[in-house]
Amino acid sequence: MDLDERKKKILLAIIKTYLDTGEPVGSRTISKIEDLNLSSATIRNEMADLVDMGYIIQPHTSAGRIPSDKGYRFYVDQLMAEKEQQVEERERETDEMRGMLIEKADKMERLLKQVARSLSANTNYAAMISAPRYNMNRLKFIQLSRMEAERIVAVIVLEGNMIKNQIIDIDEPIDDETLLKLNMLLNTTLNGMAIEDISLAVIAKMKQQAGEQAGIIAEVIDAVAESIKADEDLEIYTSGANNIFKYPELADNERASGIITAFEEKKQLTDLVYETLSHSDEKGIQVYIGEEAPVENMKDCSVVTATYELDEGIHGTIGIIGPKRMDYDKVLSTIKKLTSELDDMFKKS
Amino acid sequence: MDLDERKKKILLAIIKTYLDTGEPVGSRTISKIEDLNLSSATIRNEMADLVDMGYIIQPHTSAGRIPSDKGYRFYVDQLMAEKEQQVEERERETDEMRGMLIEKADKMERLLKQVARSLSANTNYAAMISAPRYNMNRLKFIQLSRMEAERIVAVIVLEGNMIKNQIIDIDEPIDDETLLKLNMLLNTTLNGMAIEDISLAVIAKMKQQAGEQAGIIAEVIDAVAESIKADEDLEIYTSGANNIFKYPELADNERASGIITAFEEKKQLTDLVYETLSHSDEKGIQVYIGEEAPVENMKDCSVVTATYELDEGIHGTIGIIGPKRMDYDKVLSTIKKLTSELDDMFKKS
DNA sequence: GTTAGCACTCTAACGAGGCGAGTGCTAACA
DNA sequence: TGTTAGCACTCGCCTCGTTAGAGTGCTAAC
Repeated sequence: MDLDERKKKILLAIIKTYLDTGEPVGSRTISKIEDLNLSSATIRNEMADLVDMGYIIQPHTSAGRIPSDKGYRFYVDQLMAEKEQQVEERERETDEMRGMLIEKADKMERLLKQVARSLSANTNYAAMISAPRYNMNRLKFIQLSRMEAERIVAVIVLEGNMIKNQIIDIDEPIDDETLLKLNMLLNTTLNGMAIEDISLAVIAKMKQQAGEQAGIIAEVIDAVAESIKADEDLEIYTSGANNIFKYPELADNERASGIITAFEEKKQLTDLVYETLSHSDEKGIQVYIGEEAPVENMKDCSVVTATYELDEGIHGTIGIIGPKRMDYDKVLSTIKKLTSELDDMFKKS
Repeated sequence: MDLDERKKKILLAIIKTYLDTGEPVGSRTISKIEDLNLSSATIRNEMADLVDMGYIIQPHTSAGRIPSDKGYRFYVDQLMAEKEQQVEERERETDEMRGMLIEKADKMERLLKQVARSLSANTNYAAMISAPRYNMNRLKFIQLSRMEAERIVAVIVLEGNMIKNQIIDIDEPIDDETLLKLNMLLNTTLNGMAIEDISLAVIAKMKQQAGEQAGIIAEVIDAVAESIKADEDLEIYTSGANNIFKYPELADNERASGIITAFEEKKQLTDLVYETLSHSDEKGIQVYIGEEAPVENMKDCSVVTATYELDEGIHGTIGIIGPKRMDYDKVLSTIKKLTSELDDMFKKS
């Protein structure tokens, strides 16, 4: 059997109606609304076919139909294709969404939180955003300073001006000269290096070059190396998790508990971010419907993610989690708008 | 009417039974369990009195009784008094709770997260912990380093080894000598100063002392001053928010949504922390029952908080949020154990 | 002051019945 | 051959009445 033009129209009508009402939609409803004038009986026949083909489901014999994951997938693909076309006109529209314009925030953290909040408030779904991830991270600058006699603070600046600190306790006092030498050694050796390339061999070589006072220097080098290597886990900010309670199909204890846990533990969101980033070259926006989601606790949700670019090779992810019957149209626009706004903002600054 | 000895016993029996079962407790149950052998009829009479006095409530005419907020308050006060006595023996007990011993964590953040997780896992309630707050924060050390020609990174170390970074873009290149001078100026003037005391006057004086190159130096000083002043908002880590779904009286949409929001937004938790810190001199452990909680969304919960001390004047708060019928006994022990463990850990290091 | 006994109250659980939405199928129609 | 009208049927949901059980409040006796 084949998805002819009429079946497509009917399918889309069913899905749209369901998105509106949240209730199973019957044949009569469609027969009335639709521009192709058909009786409910005809619609019923077509619906039966659509059920056979797996696009829709009837919860029980005498209820209307609701979209299956496959149905949603069809709808979303359709929608994305349309968006692709419209993108140029849209871009030039004066947008009413300016309300969500992000005020200038001095700190990245605050900005990200604000974005998440804006996103959840605008869509009524749960939102998340990951701090930008440095793909090929290079070392830009290292500075050791003596804090107290036997305590050094190391400041490590990475490409993208991300800063790490490390306090190093040493066994014996270190004199200014040694400290200076150490600073030079570290900077000449490591600056511009990708973190992945800082191997044991490199570290060993540095220790060797240290010559005298090898003991204390080795101590410091090890501490610095460790600090560089330690990749902190991805910062993720969330907002509007409580929105899930607005959708009865997600608000039962078990599901809600799962989603809340995912939002609190962040572990699963981290997976989601990596998944998205690994696909980011393809398209920009990803839609996961139900089982498609790479996250266990979101099998009953739809997840929409997108990648934003802060700078060459520095990416982050924003995402929306909601019920399968989410307003995909609005979500796609919002998320598209927001990513481009983010991109602009970073490029400007 | 007066709360005589027998009434107290009965009241405590009711509350304990209710904590166990979570269901309204009837007169027969008490008459059987209790050591003071009384018939259910007598118990009923006493219960009627207790209702009049406001310690217990009957949900409807023919159900058992459940404790009121006032009843819980009585119970908790009783319990805290007992604890006070036992504290010495307890302290010496070999504790079975060693399972929750915190593994050595290199980073404060990780430690705090771990504590929160341990707390929620051990109690089956929702847990939170605030990062330590520096009451009278003093400046320990400042270091400016040149990153690029017109870009400086300032590292500011506060008492308690809390570190702040700030990247400063300047208008014209700065030479080594000026940088050195600036470093000395900042350190001699500011080291050991409480942040509250860094007034405009102090800053003005520094600018004046700068002499030549006043322009560039003023720029840097302002940036540093601003960075010092900017008090980041309290970091709060949470864990086990999903535990609330284990308690039907909290798991309905409205309540759950409220609690989840409080946990996600952190704003209300921040209030809670400040409230606790402001009382921290009194006792150590605070119990808020129902309406007593300083947080709107937790009117149906009980909240137990305690203060831990990282160092003189540096405090943080840990807290547990659960249903009113929480196992106060266990929670109090757990939280007491944990704070003292935290105190020890910090004092050691 | 305590207890036994009894009528009363209230909730939760169950099942029957009716309603309404919607289906699937058949037969007729263009 | 595709479309439609008509009709019997299914099924979830709501309401209502009934029942069982737990627990009370009160009275009268000890």
